[in-house]
Amino acid sequence: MADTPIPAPPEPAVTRLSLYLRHLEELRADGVVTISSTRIGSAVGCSAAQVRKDLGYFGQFGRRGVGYPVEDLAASLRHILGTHRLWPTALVGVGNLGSALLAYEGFKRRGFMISCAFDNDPQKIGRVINSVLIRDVAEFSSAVCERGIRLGIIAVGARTAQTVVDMMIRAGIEGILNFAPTQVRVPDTVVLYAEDLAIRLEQITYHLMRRGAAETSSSP
Amino acid sequence: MADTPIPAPPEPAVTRLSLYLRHLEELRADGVVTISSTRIGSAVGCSAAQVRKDLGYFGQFGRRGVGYPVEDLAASLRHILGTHRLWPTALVGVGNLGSALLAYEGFKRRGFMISCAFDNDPQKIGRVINSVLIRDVAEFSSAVCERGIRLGIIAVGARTAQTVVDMMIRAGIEGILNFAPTQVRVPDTVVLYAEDLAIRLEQITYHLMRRGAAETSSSP
DNA sequence: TAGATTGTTAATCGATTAACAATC
DNA sequence: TAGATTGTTAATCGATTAACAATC
Repeated sequence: MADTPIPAPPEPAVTRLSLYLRHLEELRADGVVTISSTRIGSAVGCSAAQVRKDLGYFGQFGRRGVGYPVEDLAASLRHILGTHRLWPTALVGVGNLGSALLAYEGFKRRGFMISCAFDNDPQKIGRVINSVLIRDVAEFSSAVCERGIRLGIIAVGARTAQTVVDMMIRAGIEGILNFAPTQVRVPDTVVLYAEDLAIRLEQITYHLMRRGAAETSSSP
Repeated sequence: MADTPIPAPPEPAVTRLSLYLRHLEELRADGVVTISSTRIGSAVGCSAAQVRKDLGYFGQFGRRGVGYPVEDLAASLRHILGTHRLWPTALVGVGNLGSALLAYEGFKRRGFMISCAFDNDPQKIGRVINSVLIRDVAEFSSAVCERGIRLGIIAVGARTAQTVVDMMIRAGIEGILNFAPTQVRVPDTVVLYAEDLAIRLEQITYHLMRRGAAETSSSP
């Protein structure tokens, strides 16, 4: 104890850190050297105060009266988020979505590389997508341990998702991104995020319903 | 004025509504007739109080001492979220991710159907994926208007995303789900959600970094 | 009736915003 | 110096949790 120098950052701040980084990388590509919190905020859709507060949880990165150095701040954020190094990642489930994730260029550009893929369909095992061999899911544990892989992506159906999660945890996977449309359970030693594509669309239709209703009720 | 019967539901509550609905659909498939807020909460990972509060924003769906009727509550949530009917949706960008979304079964099961797909690559135009014809993006506006499509999904690269958004808005699209890894701008008449797959992985690595650090600092 | 469980209010907690001194 | 902009504290706002009366 005796050192509580910085309060723990709220979860939403961490998400915004990623947005800041993405914007800083665009700025760097455009040759921008220095940027203000106001500009960052307006680019990612939040206030300047929010940007400064969020960065403040992690240190001091700017100069008063000047702004933030684009290159250095990007490097700092990469270190905070852990993406200054490349993370080899294991994918389970090579259906439509899995294949797309395997071929997705966006991961590599941000420090992730799917270096192992698994399925239980004999038709798929042995094939190569994007120069990654699809292995039998029975080999998961050995393949993952050999390579020191810590991240797993799940792109199987809802039915088998929990089984895959359990397998991943037994193999020592520490972080899981679940695309299966079901809630899975992990011990709190494991970091789990879920992404249900249909649910995201539902958020949108909810708001469309509300707007339609509001317009109707205010017009007569 | 004179009727402010129910306070506006917080955004996070709407997201949880989708999770409740997903769980209710699983329960219904298992033949469960009645469910308590406690059970729903533990299934989706929140408190029973949270479940009741969230539902309370939209009405009264349960019976004291008894619980919630699975079938009826599911129907109510579908109406609130707007997914009691099928939403035809337009997809722009039929690369890896776009093709996967086109073939993704999960959408249909929850009330969404990609009924039009567009690309600007002559190699792709004219092909059929999952019985959906890939059209020239130049036909976007007419095709979308004819069908009364209100939802759009963007699966193009970061460079062209804003152009596609602008085109969608001119064509009358009201809700957009953006998979391109860049921030786009929409007028506030349009509902926009963004999904950056790499950013989701970054959230995970952030927590792995923190945990690693915490363990190290508490052990010596 | 007794036990269970909702609906709802009040209390707590946490995140965002506003403001401003420090400083380039 | 004057104008700009950060870092940080205090004030506000909003969401979650706890508690409990109503009621099945």
